[in-house]
Amino acid sequence: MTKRPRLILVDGSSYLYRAFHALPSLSNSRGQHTGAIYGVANMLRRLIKDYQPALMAVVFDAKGKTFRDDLYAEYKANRPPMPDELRSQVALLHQLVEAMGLPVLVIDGVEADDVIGTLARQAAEQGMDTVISTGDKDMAQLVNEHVTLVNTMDGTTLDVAGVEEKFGIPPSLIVDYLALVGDTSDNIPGVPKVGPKTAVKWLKQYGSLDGIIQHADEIKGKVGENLRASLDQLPLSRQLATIKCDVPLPQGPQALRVREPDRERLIKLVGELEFKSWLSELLSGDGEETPQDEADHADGDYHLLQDRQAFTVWLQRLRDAPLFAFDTETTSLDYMQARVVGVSFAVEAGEAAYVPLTHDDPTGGEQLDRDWVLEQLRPLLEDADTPLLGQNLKYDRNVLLNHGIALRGMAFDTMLESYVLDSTASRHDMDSLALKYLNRKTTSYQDVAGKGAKQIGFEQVPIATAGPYAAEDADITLRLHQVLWPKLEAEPKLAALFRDIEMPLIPVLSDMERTGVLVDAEMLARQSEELAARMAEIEKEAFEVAGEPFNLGSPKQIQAILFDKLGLPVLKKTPKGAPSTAEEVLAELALDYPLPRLILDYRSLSKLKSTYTDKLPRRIDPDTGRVHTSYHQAVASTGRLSSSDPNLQNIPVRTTEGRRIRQAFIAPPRHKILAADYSQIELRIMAHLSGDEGLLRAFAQGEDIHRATAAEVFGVPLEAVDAEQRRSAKAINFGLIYGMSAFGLARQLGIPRQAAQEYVDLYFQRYPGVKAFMDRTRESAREKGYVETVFGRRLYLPEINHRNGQRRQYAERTAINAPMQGTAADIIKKAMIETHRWIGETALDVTLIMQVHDELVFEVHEDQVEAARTEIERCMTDVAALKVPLVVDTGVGDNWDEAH
DNA sequence: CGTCGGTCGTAC
DNA sequence: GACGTACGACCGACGT
Repeated sequence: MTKRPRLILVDGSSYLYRAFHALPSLSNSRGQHTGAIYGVANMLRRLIKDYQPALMAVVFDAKGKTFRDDLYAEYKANRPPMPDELRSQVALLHQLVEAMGLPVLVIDGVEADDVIGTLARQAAEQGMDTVISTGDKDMAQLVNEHVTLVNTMDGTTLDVAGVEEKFGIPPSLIVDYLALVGDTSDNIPGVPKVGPKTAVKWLKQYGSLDGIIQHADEIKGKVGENLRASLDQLPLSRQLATIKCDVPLPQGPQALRVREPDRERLIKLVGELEFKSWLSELLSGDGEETPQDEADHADGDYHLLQDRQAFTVWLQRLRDAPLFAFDTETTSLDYMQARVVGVSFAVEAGEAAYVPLTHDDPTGGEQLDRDWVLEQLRPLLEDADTPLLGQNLKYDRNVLLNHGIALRGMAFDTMLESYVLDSTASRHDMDSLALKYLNRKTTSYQDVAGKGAKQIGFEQVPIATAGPYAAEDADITLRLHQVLWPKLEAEPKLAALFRDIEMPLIPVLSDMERTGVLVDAEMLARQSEELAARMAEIEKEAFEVAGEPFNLGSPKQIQAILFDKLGLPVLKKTPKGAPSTAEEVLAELALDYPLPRLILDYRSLSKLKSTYTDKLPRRIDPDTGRVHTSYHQAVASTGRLSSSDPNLQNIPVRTTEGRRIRQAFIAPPRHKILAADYSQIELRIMAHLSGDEGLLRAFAQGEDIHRATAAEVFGVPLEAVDAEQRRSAKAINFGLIYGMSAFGLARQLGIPRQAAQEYVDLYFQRYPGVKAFMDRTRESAREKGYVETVFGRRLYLPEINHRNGQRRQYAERTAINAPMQGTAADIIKKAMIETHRWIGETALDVTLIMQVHDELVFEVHEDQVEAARTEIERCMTDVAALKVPLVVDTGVGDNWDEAH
């Protein structure tokens, strides 16, 4: 895979205007406007970081007339003269760009567009690729196999396919398109009433502008008349819109070499402009890297392995390497369906290889036999002592298991490295990590495979495209690891969490996902029908009460009926100010009016039907007859897992109705479902963390904790606590875990705020250790900027000192909640690893099939239930030694509901 | 015909 | 506004 040299051409003028309008008010202390300079300079710095180009030029329009003014007196007549605030910045910007070591091109009598067009053409002739950085979509006409556009302001790129996707026509027709549509800022007239859609329609129909002109008589209506009236000026419009690619230039692309920055001059200029962060970077010397020749490392050295010899050489390199990055490309994102299409590796940063295996690409050359390659790799992949590195290895493990290969030496997963380092980062996918830690914009999966309806399987991606993409994935994974692992090692507790919990959890989750859970589709189908019938009844009744039909599933229409038409009181508003129709509001209204009750009943049935009884059966895998969820290990900021596709962590349990769904989660023949959940785990952790004596004692004595709390708060003996008091105490306990306020408790219990405040005060009086713990936690969060779990998992709280009270209080609640929720997550993860290890050793027929935050669900042979129960409880209670005992409740049944 | 924000509801 | 963490359904506005 040889890389063509690359030239970067920057449309300085287009960015100049954009930056000026985006940052009009920025100026330094001497009153010099600097916004446009700032914007353009930042854009250039990003470009250099992203591409590390050897050849680059920043092109600006020159003053004075151009050939287009001679062609057409009205050209750009609509454009106001350059504002003084901008004019004053131009010369300074040119100096700054020069000092950065970038060639500046300003050619008299030639617009920047034409300079860029000409250079791009020359570069292509000399075998180079060109990237044009511009904010101007007219440039799309220049795109071809060797020329792409990038808008560095928003990071979007346009290649030939991109132009066709965006405009609906190939680059060669862009000029015709512009002539038809016109351009008000350049004062190119266009055809009145013809916009993008009409232009594209005509171009598709007649092939070109000339074709349209020839068939102008056929077009009906007002637009047809407009077209015929414009016939005379269309060729001129076309000429104005055409970027010239043959203007005389003093130098060719080869002369546009990026130089070392003139540090001294740069520091002086940046200092005068008062760009403080850039200046401090310059002075500390660890700023942007100096541009380098591409051959050095810019994009890396990526190989395609398409014959046995080349593959064997790499195989040996993998054997010899202390660690290698590994990645699979597959036919599907659904791990149960996916088959391997190719594999890639990286041994050292900047060098990687892709082995295409099953691409549908007749022109892509030979491909090695998939099974042969996998057999060659098997000894490495299945060897527990050959350390492996990847990004989201659970997926690779799942897919390889489809081919009978069980990944063993999974040592580092960059996704989990990132998650353990900072769980609050919004995403831990490779593209985000590359941008964050390597300052690198990578080719995304969407870039090669498209998205939405146009998405294709990776086997349809041409090998020539797939190769660089897949090799880059392995390369980036390795580079990310080289950045992330030292950061982790520097924090021993985080490194231990990563090594002892997160990495070992991967095969556990992978096994659970692939095992799946048996779901009784017929039972759910019967429930669906029943629900539908009951919903229809309720609907009929609701229409009668309302006096008209309406959509019971639309909060907006419910608002209209309840509050506008029937005039019911508005008890609460949504954050956007509309009257709320939330459950609690309707429940309140239902006491006085009939319709809210009907809506509530309808809603709960509709929720059950659409989310569960209708959707779950469709998730049954035809091959296994079971439902396979995905567990996400790097999503929840507290350390919890999440589940999706389908989400098995929110299957109803609260109501009788909802529990019927759980009855459809069944055990296979001769087996039972065993559910084991930690009793009050978060409150136990609160007792442990706070060390509060009262709380510790209550748990040590095995008391019903809500009852014990009620006895304390209401000052009655344990035996005298009534149901109402226990309910209140339970609400207090939950509220504490969530960092609730007195207001929240009042709302929850439906009591006055003062009464709730009294409860809270009393609670803290009775459990002073809890109060101290909460104060301590908030204080520590303020000082350190993060909180942590018993096992050292960290959660950053950047807003803990925020000026905005609401934001700060939100962070404070998270600070209280996260150590408890997070410690519980750590504990159950350890329990999962432990039970999975035990299952691997035991002769008993037991399988771990689900995790729901504080509960593990197993399938157990019916004859071995008691033996399994004992061991499972032991595994779960022994994983942590807190100041209070961990208690596990287990239940057994033919289905998940019975097992509770 | 997709995307996306708003609202609601399920779990722990 | 006021209780933490998730996923996802539906609606309806919006853009293609």
